[in-house]
Amino acid sequence: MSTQTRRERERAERERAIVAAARDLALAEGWDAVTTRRLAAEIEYSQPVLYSHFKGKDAIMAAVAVEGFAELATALAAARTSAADPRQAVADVAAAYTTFAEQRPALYDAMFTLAVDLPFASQDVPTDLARGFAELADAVRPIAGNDDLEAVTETFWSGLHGLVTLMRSGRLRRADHDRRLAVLVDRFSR
Amino acid sequence: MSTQTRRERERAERERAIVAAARDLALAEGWDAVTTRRLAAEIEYSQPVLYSHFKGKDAIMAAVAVEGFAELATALAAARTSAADPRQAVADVAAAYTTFAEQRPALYDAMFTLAVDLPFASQDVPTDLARGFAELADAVRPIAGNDDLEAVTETFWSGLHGLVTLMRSGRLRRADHDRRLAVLVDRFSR
DNA sequence: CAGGTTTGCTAGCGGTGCTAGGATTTTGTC
DNA sequence: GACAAAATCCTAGCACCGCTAGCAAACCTG
Repeated sequence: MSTQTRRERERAERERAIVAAARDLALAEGWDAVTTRRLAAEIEYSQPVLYSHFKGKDAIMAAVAVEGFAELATALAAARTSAADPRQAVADVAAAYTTFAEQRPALYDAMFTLAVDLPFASQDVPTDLARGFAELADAVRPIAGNDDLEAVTETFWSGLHGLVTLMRSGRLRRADHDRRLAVLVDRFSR
Repeated sequence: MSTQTRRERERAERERAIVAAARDLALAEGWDAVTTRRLAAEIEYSQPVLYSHFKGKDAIMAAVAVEGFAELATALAAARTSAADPRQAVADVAAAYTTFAEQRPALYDAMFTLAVDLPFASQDVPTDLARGFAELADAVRPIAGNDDLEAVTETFWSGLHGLVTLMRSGRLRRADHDRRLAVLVDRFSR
């Protein structure tokens, strides 16, 4: 029993190490630099070990994304609850969202652009993902008016996502970001 | 002189064939299926021939994207000019944009999500890309109000881009697309 | 028809994600 | 404690990727 639990613990620890290595490497050099060989070297095991923990590279990226959802939800919650008034809350949450994407580009990519086969049916992801979405919805609620809250929230989210991705790929000048963000918030708030 | 021009013509034709093959293959099976080997087989030449026309695979994708910009601009122009009133024009242009993205996903990807090293400094791209952006701006102008037109247009564009990409990656339910699109147009129009 | 140039091919490099099979260690039983 | 059974992990390799060096064939020119 004792050795059994120890091995399980070690195995869980190794899995954690894999995700951490993938995350660090992606943040430092981008997802292209995250290869199974480099990952294996990083955790000081051979390549096939990775596949005893995850189905494939995509699953590892998904695991990293899951951590990201938790972080984003926390960041949004902090922005929303510390805002002076509901109107300011929308602006603050929007700013927090784009700041998160800007500061952790690799994490954001894993969450929203790259990993498609996310376990949406699992337990972890919907929890943290829903938390983030709920924060957005809570901020949007006062300005939803007669429109369906979910529709407004999803549309507002799309606006933020579009700003972030187009800016990051060089289609929008970074210098004008604040102005665009103000326009988005204003148009949804008026 | 005659043979010279004939060879140049044949070479140009082959270049056209490469772009067409890439485009067709991408539309049919996605960009992952577009490999240099398959492309070479498609045009019935060997792989290295591709590199005498384009610097690499990215450049081929960029060439496909350029065609896409022209198509998108035309589609947006048609939607805008055939609208009854300025308010309707915004809705129609928005719908035309998302329809384009939905019906030609591979083309849209090449234009706005994948190919990063687009020759923004060249002649073709800015022309058609600017045409599309100008159509968007023309539609947005009547509802820009006191805001900077460019900022509003870019933000509106971001909203459309976000809707499209999040829906395509399965993050937004396709069934609610029309409702979200209506929200976006309404919030920018009021 | 000979010479040189252009053209396009074969073959191969270093890399990717992923896996089969065997060696090695650990476990449980007598 | 010895030994069979089971779990663990590594070596080696597959099929594929984008891309390129170097040579053979076709071509144009004089």
